Amino acid sequence: MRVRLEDVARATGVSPKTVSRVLNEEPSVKESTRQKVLAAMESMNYRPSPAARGLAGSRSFLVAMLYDNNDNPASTYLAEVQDGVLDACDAHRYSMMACPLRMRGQDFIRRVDALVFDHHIDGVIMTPPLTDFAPLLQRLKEHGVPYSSISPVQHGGAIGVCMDEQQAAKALVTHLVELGHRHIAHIVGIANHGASRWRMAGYKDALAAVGLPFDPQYVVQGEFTFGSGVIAARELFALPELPTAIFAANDDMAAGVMWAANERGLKVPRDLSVCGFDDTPLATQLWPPLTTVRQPSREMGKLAALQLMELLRGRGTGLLVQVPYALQLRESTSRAP
Amino acid sequence: MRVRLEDVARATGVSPKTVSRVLNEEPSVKESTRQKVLAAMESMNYRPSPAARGLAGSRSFLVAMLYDNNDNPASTYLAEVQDGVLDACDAHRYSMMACPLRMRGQDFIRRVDALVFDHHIDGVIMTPPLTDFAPLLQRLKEHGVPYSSISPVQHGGAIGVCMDEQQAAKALVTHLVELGHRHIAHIVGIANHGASRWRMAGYKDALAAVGLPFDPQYVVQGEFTFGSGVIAARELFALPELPTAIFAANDDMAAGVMWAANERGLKVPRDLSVCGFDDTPLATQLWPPLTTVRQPSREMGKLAALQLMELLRGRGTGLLVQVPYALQLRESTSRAP
DNA sequence: GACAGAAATGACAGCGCTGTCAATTTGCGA
DNA sequence: TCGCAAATTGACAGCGCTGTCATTTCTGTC
Repeated sequence: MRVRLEDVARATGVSPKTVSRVLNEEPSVKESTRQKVLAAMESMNYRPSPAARGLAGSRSFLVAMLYDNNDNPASTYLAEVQDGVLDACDAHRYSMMACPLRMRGQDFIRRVDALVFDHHIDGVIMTPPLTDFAPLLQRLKEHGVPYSSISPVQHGGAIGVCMDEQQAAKALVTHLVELGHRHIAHIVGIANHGASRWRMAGYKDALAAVGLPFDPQYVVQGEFTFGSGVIAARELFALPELPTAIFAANDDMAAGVMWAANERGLKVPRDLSVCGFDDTPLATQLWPPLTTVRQPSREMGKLAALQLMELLRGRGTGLLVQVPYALQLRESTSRAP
Repeated sequence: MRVRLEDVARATGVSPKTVSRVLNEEPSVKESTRQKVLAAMESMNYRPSPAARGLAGSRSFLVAMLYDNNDNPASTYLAEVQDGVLDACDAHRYSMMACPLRMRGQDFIRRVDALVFDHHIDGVIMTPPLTDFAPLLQRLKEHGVPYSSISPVQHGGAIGVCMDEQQAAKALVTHLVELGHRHIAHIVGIANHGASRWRMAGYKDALAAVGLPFDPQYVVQGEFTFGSGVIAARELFALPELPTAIFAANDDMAAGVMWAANERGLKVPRDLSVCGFDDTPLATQLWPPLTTVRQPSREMGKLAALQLMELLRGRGTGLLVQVPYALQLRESTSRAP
């Protein structure tokens, strides 16, 4: 019924172990032998059994994507990252297990142990804020499970993928400055996300670069959600001197700002310029379309997974790749009134 | 290092096979024995190896979630469904593999075969439009792999979960009628989705119920995407007699309608009432908030997975559960002008 | 109390692969 | 041509569990 490694061996006239060697790309197989075996595998349509490989060997060809969907309101982001990871898995004959984690409580320990022990996971791909969740990283290290991070805060030694968000945020805010805005507010994201820190830093950089003062009352805390954007905007609208532009740390909050502006009777961009970050589908679905920064989530997922797989295959030690950002200037920003 | 089944057996003083029986909830194990074994498993923190179980036995405790992310623009929907499926997996100690499929080409055959042969998948959970993709269903049947469907078109014999979308759409449009609207347009979704059919049918039902004529020019084809909503709305706005209300087959398209209304200078809901379907996060992020129908995606994912697992465990034959819908009346609809 | 039949348990092989280590072949210099 | 190390290959056990079938232990019955 099923074509087994042994069948391929018999057909080729070599021992099963040699076929195994070819399968696992081990060195010290004569090139001519390798070719014969590969041909047989191909023609017999041989597919190794992951279960058997996992049981007998040390590798499972399974990677896990860990994410915290409680602290990650933008499900679009996670979905895109996941698709990217799956792209990479596909290319390298790995399988992926999606594993939502709750950072609060000890749940994550149990989950991670389950992944490692039960499934013999070969490696892990993580999204923020898990990328810098010390207890998790420690556990993974204890288990000796390699991991690849997407936008980790700590760049030192991490492998995965990142973007220069600080520079991007600076560029975005600089754009506002160039439009003549002098009272630019910022809505910060969830504290434990590196994204919040970088985007805020970029905001400050941009102000400093042109000698504009940093005014704490123009900086409001948000939570990356639409609702928190609304609340933050209302807060800003209650100030004696309204900002003429608001830079929200992500698109969802920017959407909230635009909502609150509507509520308040402010016309975007005539009375208020608004910009976000991420360039989620939402950005082009708002009226007016949102000025933001494009972050190639799917690509980043794919790259992070590829880095991990290079490492698992023993090729190289894994890198922290940087992907380029791109400003998306749309109609939600205009000259200061 | 690792606690094995044999260890539990030794500790309990029974044979490995008996422990295996307890693990698999097989009948004909004396209750007292079962208790002893369970206690030992618990205290020793025994975790069976999925790889070994998969290799030796016929089950893998793996289910696959199949989806078509090309034809499913609303990634939020998929993400929620997936979370629901994972909830169920968690509860029943199953693992899930996410498996995006492209319906075009023969890709899906290869993927499905890979799942079945390589991973010994126990069952499959599908989202539209895969739920009614004949070649896929046939292949699954050939392999003898049970599947559970979310919102399948063909109810006969299917197991999974559905919602009375036709009734929901009818209720929604009836609401518009009650607000005094007489020129109600409908933007249809992608043809091969049951959702498109049902929502359209409900629209017709509502009109018929109050004796309003069905006017084909008020029915425009869309693709479930924001962009297609914009285009469809522009088409409607070009008619000699503008509709006073538009029912888009999903929220994304409704957002497109509102975008086009803005573009055209129409004020929602004063000049135009708009409603959608699904109650995605987007619905409350638009201005004004969108009247729509809530579809409990996560819950549906969970229920579909649970049905599958009941079936896999040999309890019952699986049902097609119906979940209730709920109208979400918000500010995007108001009395006809 | 003996016996058939059901209930409960166990022995054992083997799922399809890989790790270990031993055996064989090859290459190359003396 | 011979000897030795390196390159290549193979034998074999076993990963942790379950299927099959045999065996033992209960039941209830007459």
